[in-house]
Order: sequence, then C-alpha cells, then structure tokens
Amino acid sequence: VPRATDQPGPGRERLNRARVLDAAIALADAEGIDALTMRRLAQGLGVEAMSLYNHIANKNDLLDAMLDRVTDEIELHGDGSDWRRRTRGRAVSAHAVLVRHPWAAWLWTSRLSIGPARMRYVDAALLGLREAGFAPGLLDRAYHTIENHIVGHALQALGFPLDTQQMKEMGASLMRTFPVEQYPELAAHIRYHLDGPEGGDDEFEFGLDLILDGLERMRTADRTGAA
Amino acid sequence: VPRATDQPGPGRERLNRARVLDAAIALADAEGIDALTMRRLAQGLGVEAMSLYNHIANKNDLLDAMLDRVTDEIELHGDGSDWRRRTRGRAVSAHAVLVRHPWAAWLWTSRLSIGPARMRYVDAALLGLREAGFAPGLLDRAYHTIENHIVGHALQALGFPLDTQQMKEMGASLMRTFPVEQYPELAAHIRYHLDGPEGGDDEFEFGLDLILDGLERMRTADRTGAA
DNA sequence: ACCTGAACACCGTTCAAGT
DNA sequence: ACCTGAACACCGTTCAAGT
Repeated sequence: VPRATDQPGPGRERLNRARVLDAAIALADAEGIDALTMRRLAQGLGVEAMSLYNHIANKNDLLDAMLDRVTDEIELHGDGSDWRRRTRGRAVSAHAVLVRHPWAAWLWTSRLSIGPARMRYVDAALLGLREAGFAPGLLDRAYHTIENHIVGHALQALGFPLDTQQMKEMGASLMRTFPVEQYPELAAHIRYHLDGPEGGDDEFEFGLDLILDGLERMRTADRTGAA
Repeated sequence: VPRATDQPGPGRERLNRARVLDAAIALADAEGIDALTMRRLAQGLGVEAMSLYNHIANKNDLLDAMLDRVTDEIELHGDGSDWRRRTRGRAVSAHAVLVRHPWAAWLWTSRLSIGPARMRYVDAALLGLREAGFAPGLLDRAYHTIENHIVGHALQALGFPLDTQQMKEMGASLMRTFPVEQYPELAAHIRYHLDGPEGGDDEFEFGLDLILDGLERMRTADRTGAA
C-alpha cells in the first residue's frame, strides 16, 4: 500500500518527542484518555505504533510527560499584594488547567513520579505560604487542603462531563423515572441544578475562598498568639 | 483436566451475583483495580470468565455494583446534637470507606450512573444541611465543597500508596538525588513528612473542620441577616 | 539512527454448543 | 438456567530485520 507521504520531504516531518507529546495531548483532549492507544496515536502521526518507542520509553513515560507538559501551563506567579491573592490566583489557574485537560486531573493524583513542572508548581505554592508566615505544621495542612479542593473539584466537575444542554436533557429524562418521594432532597438538588440560576459555576471559587478565609484567620491567630 | 470440585456438592457452591461482587471487591482491595480482570476474577471463583456474564451485564455493570456495595458501608446517621457534628461524622465515615477501598475513590467520581446506596447517601447529606437551615444556593455550594474535600483527600492519600516504612525509604532515596537548592520548599516539605511528627494523619479532619467552621459562620450570618 | 512486520501475552465480549 | 470452548477485535510491548 503506497502512501502519498512515504518518502522524506517537506510533507513528511521527522518524528520526535515533542511531536509525539503534542499529538498525544491533542488526542486525549479531543477524545478522552481511553482513545489514547499507542496504535491510534501512531496512526495520527502517520507512523506505526512501534516507532513511538524510539521517542518514549513506554506508555507510563508518555503519560508522565503529557502531565508535566500541561502542568507547565499553570500560572505560578500571579500579581497580587498579599499571599491570599497570589495563592488564590495560582489555585484558580491550576484548577482551570485540570478542567481544560480532563485526563490530566486523574493523572495528577495517580502518577507517582512527578516532573520538573510539577516540582516548580509545588515549590511555588509552598513558598507562597511560607512567606505568608505559616509555621511548618499549619503550612503543611494548608497546602494539602488547598490541593484537595483543586483536584477534588476538577474531578467532580469532570465526572459530569455534559454541557448545559445535555445536562438539561439527561436531568429531565431522569426526573421522569426518578423515585422523587424516596429521595426528596436529591430530587430537589437535581431540580436546582436543572433550572437554577445559570451561574452555578462559582462553586470552585466559593470553596476556595472559604478555605482561604479560614487559613487567614488561623494565620493571624497564630502570629498574635506567638507574639 | 479434571478438577477436585468439578461436580456439584458442598465443595462447589453455585455462582450468584453476590458471590461475584464479593470476590471482585476482595480482589480489588487486595491487589488493586488493575488486577481485576474478568479472567482473573473467574479463576478465583473456580469458573470460566464467560460464566460471569450470567450474573453481571458487563464490566461496567460490575464496577457500578461494586461501588454501590461499599458505598453502603458509610454511616449515614451518626448521633450528634447539631448539624455540624452529624455532617462531620458522615464525612469522616465516607472518607474512611474511600480510603479503605482505594479503587472506590476514583469510581466515586468517574462512574456516571449512581446506585441506591449512593442516592441514600446524597439524600442524607443534603437533608442534614437543609435541616440546619441553609438556603438553596448556599446549601448547594456547601454540599459540593464538602464532597470535593472528601474525594480530593482520599485520592491524594491514595496517590501515595505507601506505608510509613516504605515512605521513609523512598523519601530517603529521593533526597539523595533531589536538587535541593533548586526546589528548597519542596525539599523542606518532603523532609517534614519524613521525620515530622507521626501524627500527620489529621489532615483530612483539619480541612473538614476548616470548611465546617466557615459554613457555620455563613449559616448564622445568613439567618441573622434574614431575621 | 530511526522505522517496521510479525509475534506474544494479555484484554472484554459474543456466540453457538453443551448439560 | 447456567456453564464453557473457541473465536473476535482489541491492548502494550519485544525483537529481529530492514533502511
């Protein structure tokens, strides 16, 4: 089977790691992480699956590299005069990246080896808290609480991967067969999300501010107590 | 190949849905969700993989049923005089279940169809907040913030699936090659977890109390404002 | 140095055949 | 009604062979 771009030339670029990663991210963004198979990825690049192994060690290596590449999209050093504004901006940016690349949200927690971009991110987040004056014990808890909220919300949002239109349809069909009298609160909750005010999109920032407010209160109590 | 238990009798129980689910949960608990394949599960039950399809529709059905079965382990109605104590108890119980069954933590967010146990759980959680007097908009945000924290923490904890001993070893070997001067905060963070006070296990409850405190403050502000 | 065909050991699942 | 052997269409990955 002859192909139009079989011979080297302008139409057929050489494969390299960056091209593999970009194609893998584009595929996972567009069709989900399950669609990302070695054969499918290779096909999109006009190559056989086995060629990929010249540029990546294996699929785990590919996933780690993909995650680190999108992690690098996080805005680490937003402007803002105080720790709260800067931490908030960083959290919002991290959350946006995980929502933009849904597959990255669950790699975020499940991959055990972390790359340079992730190290920079963690270092910046911790530095921000230390400069704010959090003592080690409180700093550690504060960091993890914020992280939990970011990844928790991204994964919840992602677990319901429907746009507004799809959601209304599914909700409506669900409500027809739903045992409303058995689960009245759940029914009311679904109804709220169906015809509630469109702006239910501030849920992430609501919880984030709740957490940051609480941390700020502890921080000042801690400092005045120590002084 | 003759087997000792090939013929019906006391040594060879009939297969049924409950036995399939129990075996699947035991396997996933013991060896992780990746070890749960239809062939492996069948083997543990002394049967061929295809026999399983007489009791479950497919693997998705199996996963949904497994999740709902462990979700039923959550203590829904703890005692406590106020909403805060009851909500706290329910959250702690839900978190404990997800930590006890690590595979369940990510099914929790990724499965779109929810079973009866999950419906009971959500209904109880929402009811607790409504009885506390949260108005619809605040109630919805409160519910999701608590949920995010539960699943976020369970997944983070699970992303580092090592006991204390393993963690010290891995941390120590990491610290030997780690570019400390490049990521000083991250290095300090790892060191803190390595030889910090053993009781770093209250992180979940720290964040939970932070959130509940904030919600209680908003609740009373809301009520006094309305009165 | 990079690419590939054939192969291996796995998956979930279908289907006709057994009892 | 339940169980099974053989098969299908997939996986990730290895390896010897090509250029």
